[in-house]
Parts: sequence; structure tokens; C-alpha cells
Amino acid sequence: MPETLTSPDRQVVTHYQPSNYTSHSGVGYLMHRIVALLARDIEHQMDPLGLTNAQWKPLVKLHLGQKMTVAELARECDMDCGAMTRLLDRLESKGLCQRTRSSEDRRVVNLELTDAGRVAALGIPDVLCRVQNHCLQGFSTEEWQTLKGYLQRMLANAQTDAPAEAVALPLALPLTALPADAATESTP
Amino acid sequence: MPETLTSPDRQVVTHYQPSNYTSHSGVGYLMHRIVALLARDIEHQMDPLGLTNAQWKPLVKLHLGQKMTVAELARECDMDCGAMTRLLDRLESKGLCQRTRSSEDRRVVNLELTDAGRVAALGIPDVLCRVQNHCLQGFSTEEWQTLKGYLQRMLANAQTDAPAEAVALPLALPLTALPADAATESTP
DNA sequence: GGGCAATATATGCCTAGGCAGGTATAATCC
DNA sequence: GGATTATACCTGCCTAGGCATATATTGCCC
Repeated sequence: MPETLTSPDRQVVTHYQPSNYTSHSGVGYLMHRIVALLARDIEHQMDPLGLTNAQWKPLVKLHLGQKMTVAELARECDMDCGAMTRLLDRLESKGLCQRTRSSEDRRVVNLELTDAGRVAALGIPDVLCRVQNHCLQGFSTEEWQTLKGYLQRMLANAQTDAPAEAVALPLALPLTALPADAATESTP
Repeated sequence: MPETLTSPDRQVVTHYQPSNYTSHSGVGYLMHRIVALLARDIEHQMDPLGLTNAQWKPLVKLHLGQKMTVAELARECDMDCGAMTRLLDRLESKGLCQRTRSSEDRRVVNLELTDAGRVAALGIPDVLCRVQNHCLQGFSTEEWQTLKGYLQRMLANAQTDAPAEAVALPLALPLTALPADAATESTP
């Protein structure tokens, strides 16, 4: 079943095929579950710091990078600008960061950690290391390095645009059986 | 830097240490980014099917497992029951599934796909395979198997409870510098 | 068979992120 | 230098999930 095949028209390694695909076995499924469990674990361990899983990342960035604007922070966290605004609302209301309107360019808002924010930020790496080490229990240094190599290659692949030669509709089914809404009506 | 150390009190492999930890290098960071990119990719490719990234999973489960209750489906999707109720609201309003109150036990709701739901479900494996194959571009069958082995071990680790011997507060900092809210006040 | 616990589903409140549009300010073009 | 364009931030609207709680129904004990 797990065979390295070559599709007729392109030289593409196809580890997965729709015909015999079971979602349980996929690499994506495994990674998604691991990430979800890690996130849950981190969330719980961050509790004593008063942080949620979404809040520690900008806090770390602010702690390292000193002054920063909302857009910069959003970009570094790979996140929407509007979402970042609201996230900062929550951080500010917790007294962890501070917004000050820039005097040079009155559009931008300069972000800075408060003392409490700095204290919380200092506790973050500890949690992240503990959780990741726990997840890598039993891994030798060599295996760990191999894994990181694999992940970096996958990340590079994922960052390039997908083929998008999408068939998108099941060819095994007669197209006449298609109800109109499934194909055309996306959002009424 | 990436050394296999043994902590003084427990035999634990520590690949990451708070002192020299940079979030960028961690396995968790890499996996999180990959999963996020895969999810984005899947979301886009599901568009022609009229599905979001959160909706294809229950659809597949329903398609395989035939009749099912809300609680069963929520458990299979590792999701909250309330969230599943609302997700089903959206699926039902799209005409993809159908709820029928059971006659035997009037508490339970039997779920079933509509014809449109079945059609959409048939298109899902294709997308999932395409996205995962793209992400695994350049991987030999052997590497792919090794990767899956690693991921399964990580998943097993993540499923066991974390140490929770949490220090939780940065020892490098004098505890007297702690503002009260950072340590105690979690949610007023 | 009447009270009580257990179960199944639904609802409210919270955090959270994507997307579109809105507003204020700065930079640029003519 | 006034109009246009670009930028930075914010706000609404949507999907989404976790948690606590409400409501209806069933099963059980006495």
C-alpha cells in the first residue's frame, strides 16, 4: 500500500491515493493531533502565568524585539492585523502590555511590555521547553536532528504554492448526480 | 547546543533548555507552522466543495460510519459537544446533513448525510491526498515511514500526562519582583 | 410510581482568527 | 499646496472551539 508511485503526467511522489486513503494513517492527521495536544498542554501550563495559548507568542516577540508596531507584530506572528488588535486589547486589559501612540507618525502605535508583562515573558521558555521535551521523550539526539530535517523540508514544501490543478469533484461519481448547490452555490 | 543531557533528579532527555531556547528552532514551532499551512491549503482546495476546514472531518466520519449521534461524532472528532451542535447547524443549513430525533430514545439525534453531503464527502480524500503529497515532495518511501514512526512516538508521548512538576515562574528572577496579578489573579 | 441520578443535546459566554470595510494620518503627484 | 494614493490601525461580521450550564428524557432505586 505505501508505495512510491509516479503519476503518468508528472514526476510526483504520491504517498497517498484517494482510493485507499484512510484519514487515520496520514502524516497530516498525526501532526494535527500532536500539535493540538501540545497546544492543550501549553495552555494548561501557562495558566499560572495568566496566559492563554494565543497570548504567549506576541509576548515573547515583544520581549525580544523591544519596541514594535502592531503590524510588525502581526506579521511576525503570522496573524491578521485585526485579530492582533483584539489580542492586544486582552493583553492590555491584563496589564501585560502598553500601547502608546507614536508622536512621529500618529498612525502607528508603539507597543511595549509592562513590568508584569516582562515577568510573564520570562516564564514562557521554561514551559515551551518542558512540553517539547516531554513530547520528544525517548528520542536520541540523532533522531531529533533527523526529525527536524524532515520538518524543515516539509515546511519548505508547504510554503510553495500547491499544484492547484484541482479535480475538486469525485470522478468516480457520475457528474449528472451532482446537485446544483454542491458545485456552484458556495455562499448565498 | 543540541546536546543530550540528563537532569540531576530524573532520567529525562532534554533537547531544549530555557536558557538558550529560541522559539524559531523548536520542533513544536515547525510542526505548528506546517499544520497551519496545510490547513490553509486544505481550506482553499475545499472551496469548490463548499466546505471549510472544520467541516470536512465530520462529513468524512458520517460518510464512513453511516448513522451516528452527536456525542459519538464529537468524540470521534475530538471536539466539544456544544461546538459540534453548532457545526451541525452550519452543515444542516448548507443542506449537507440531516438531523432526525430518535424515536427509541427521544434525547438522541440521529445524523445522516443528504445526497449533497455524500457527494461532497466523496471529493474530500482527493484534496487530502493532494495536499499531503505536495507537502511530502521529495521524500522517499523510507523517509516517509521513518517520519510516521517518529510522529507516532510523539503522539504517544503527548497523550501521556505531562510531568506538571511545573516551576512555572522564572527562577532567574527574584520572586519579590513579582506583581501580585501575574502569579495569583487568573480570572477576576 | 415518585424521586433522583445519569445521559443527550442545546445554549450562553468567553477567546480566537480571517476577511472586508472604515477612519485617521502620512506621502506623493501634479 | 490641494487632491489622490498608500499606510496603520480599528471595527463589524463570520466561523470556530472550550467551558459551564440549562433542558429534556431515560433508567434506577426504593
